Amino acid sequence: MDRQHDTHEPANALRIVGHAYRTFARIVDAQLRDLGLAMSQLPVLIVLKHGKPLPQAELARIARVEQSSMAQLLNRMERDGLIERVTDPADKRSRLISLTEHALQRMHKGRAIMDATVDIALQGFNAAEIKQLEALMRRIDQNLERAAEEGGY
Amino acid sequence: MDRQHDTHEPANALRIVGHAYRTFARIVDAQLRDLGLAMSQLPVLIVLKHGKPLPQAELARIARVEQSSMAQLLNRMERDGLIERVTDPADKRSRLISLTEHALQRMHKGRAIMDATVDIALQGFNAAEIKQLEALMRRIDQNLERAAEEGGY
DNA sequence: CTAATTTCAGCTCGACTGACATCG
DNA sequence: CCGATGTCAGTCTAGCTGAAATTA
Repeated sequence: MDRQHDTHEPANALRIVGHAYRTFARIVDAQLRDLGLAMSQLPVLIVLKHGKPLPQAELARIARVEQSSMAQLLNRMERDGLIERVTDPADKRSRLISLTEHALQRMHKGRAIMDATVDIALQGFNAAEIKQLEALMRRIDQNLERAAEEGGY
Repeated sequence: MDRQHDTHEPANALRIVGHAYRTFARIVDAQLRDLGLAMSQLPVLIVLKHGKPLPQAELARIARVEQSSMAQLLNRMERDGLIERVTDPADKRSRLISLTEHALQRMHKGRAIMDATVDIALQGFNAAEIKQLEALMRRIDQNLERAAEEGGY
């Protein structure tokens, strides 16, 4: 009983969350690499696919990352020919992001890979369990977001 | 109903998982920074606190990260005076990791910060819900680990 | 002048690959 | 000598902070 890599403390739940997320990303990214895509790019690709060009601050909000993280992601995507940045004629501070033809062609297959891996992750889950997992995680997320705001983090 | 930052697809559950984990890490790290610690270091500190020196491969296994990730983490910890590496006399390939006095002094407060943030994250959860969350995430983790091994990722 | 948007520099974290040493 | 194991070095993604530049 002295072994402690598997205690029953609640902190362990968070450790598992982190590990599962990394494993998921590793599997998805390995497959997307052949397409020239990455998992972090998918939210950008999806939202720009059926919408008009958007500024990067808006993309950061949608993808739920900090604005500077989105800026770097867009730099890599621009380097790889996935997006174009065009200065907004209506506000010259801002540059609007749009997808290239190249990206549009790869989108669909990329999303299919992602969805297939989600299916693998949720193998053996029924609809109620998926819903419950989502509800539990959403509550955690809200608890943390509230604390982050109150604490100024 | 055209808004789509909140569809009900299962893929969304994973997005929330990722965001919650990052928010958690951000809050914990912000507080630990004042102590000169980081969240990723805690598993190392905890396991070395009440045990004998261990090789880094063993630490990687316990912290559930790749060996190279652990090597770099230990580099930073050595730089910051938290650990010492001593060549194992019994196996000269291996170097045993142990905590410095400096680290031992900070351990306790660091762990308290972590636990307090876990409590915040799980506010409003009863014991059954925590157990259920852990069970669901563990199943996902196992599904993914199995897929990773089979797929060679 | 002020506020919003983007950009830039520097850091941590985790992963991968390839090299090297050592053990058995 | 060979295969397995343990570490190390270099490079990449992805996220964060904090500060500077641009323009409304």
